[in-house]
Amino acid sequence: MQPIDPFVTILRDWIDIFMRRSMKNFILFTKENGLSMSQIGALFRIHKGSGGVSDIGDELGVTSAAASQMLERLVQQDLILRTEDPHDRRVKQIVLTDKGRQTILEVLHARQDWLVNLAATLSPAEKEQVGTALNILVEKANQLDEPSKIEL
Amino acid sequence: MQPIDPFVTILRDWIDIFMRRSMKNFILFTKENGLSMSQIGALFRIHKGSGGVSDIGDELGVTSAAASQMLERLVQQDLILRTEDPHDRRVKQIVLTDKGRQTILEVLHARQDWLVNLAATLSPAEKEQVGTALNILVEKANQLDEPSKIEL
DNA sequence: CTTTATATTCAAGGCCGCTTAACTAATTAG
DNA sequence: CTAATTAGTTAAGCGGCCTTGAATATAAAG
Repeated sequence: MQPIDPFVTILRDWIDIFMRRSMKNFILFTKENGLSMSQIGALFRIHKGSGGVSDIGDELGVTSAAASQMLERLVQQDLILRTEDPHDRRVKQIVLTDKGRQTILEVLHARQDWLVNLAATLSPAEKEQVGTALNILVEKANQLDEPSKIEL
Repeated sequence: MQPIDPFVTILRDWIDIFMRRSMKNFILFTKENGLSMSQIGALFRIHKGSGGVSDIGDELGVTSAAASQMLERLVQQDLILRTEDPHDRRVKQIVLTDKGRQTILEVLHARQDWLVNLAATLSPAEKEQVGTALNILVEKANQLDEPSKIEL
């Protein structure tokens, strides 16, 4: 219907490239460490402060039973710690273990690695130019409606 | 060890935002359509021209048995067609059905949607500026070593 | 104190994706 | 023609992740 904005096309091209590059490392990493996508997702949610089991389930869009099982698997892999909340003993506090934190760092690091390679191919002037542009994108994206909550 | 390049930081910020935004749509889509990540991955591989069953398995990093089973599920969902190769009747030719092609379009479209929203918040001048910068990134990224083949 | 609501877990069952091993069919090498 | 190789499927089994429904424990409301 509407004509395609060439800007959107470029944006899409960039994302295609990024996805292709980045997914390879990511998938390799998950295989090596025996972690599923869901588990890594859960680790990141926990990393940036979680509530209890149900909260995590809600964020991941699954039932609390499913969340409980997934967390159990993470506990068995020594990636998280599950303890009683002293204020309300019905809820469990979920925190990362050292190993869990380490795992997250490794994921981020794997991702950062190819970005560093990419950065190395840019001149300082280009970095300046591209950096400024990306800042605009980041700002504008942050101003977009928070996609609010996931619909049930 | 090395100081962190602020440019890499910005790059990473942008990717974080992109991932968070984009994954939501994506996951929603897979749930609505009863498709797994792997299946969508397979559809895209097939889309850009595939060889036989084993080739697809190799590209996805799984055994040919696994590939055969996954393709069978796609056939049952009427997303792909599996026919004999007349030149070598041992191999099967895998092609998308109309429904399969439609599915891929929908995935791309869902992704494009939020990019369109993002694009709408930029002024023409900003689009120009950001577009130029992204072009640089795309070019440089393409010049990076093709990550060659996946190690076995 | 009793009822009701909340947080989590357990149990059973289903589908998906993977593996290895065995099997069929077609091609190629000797 | 026969033997070896190649492509694909089938079968059995395992683990992940999900669901629903029931069970348990704690907290809050009456």
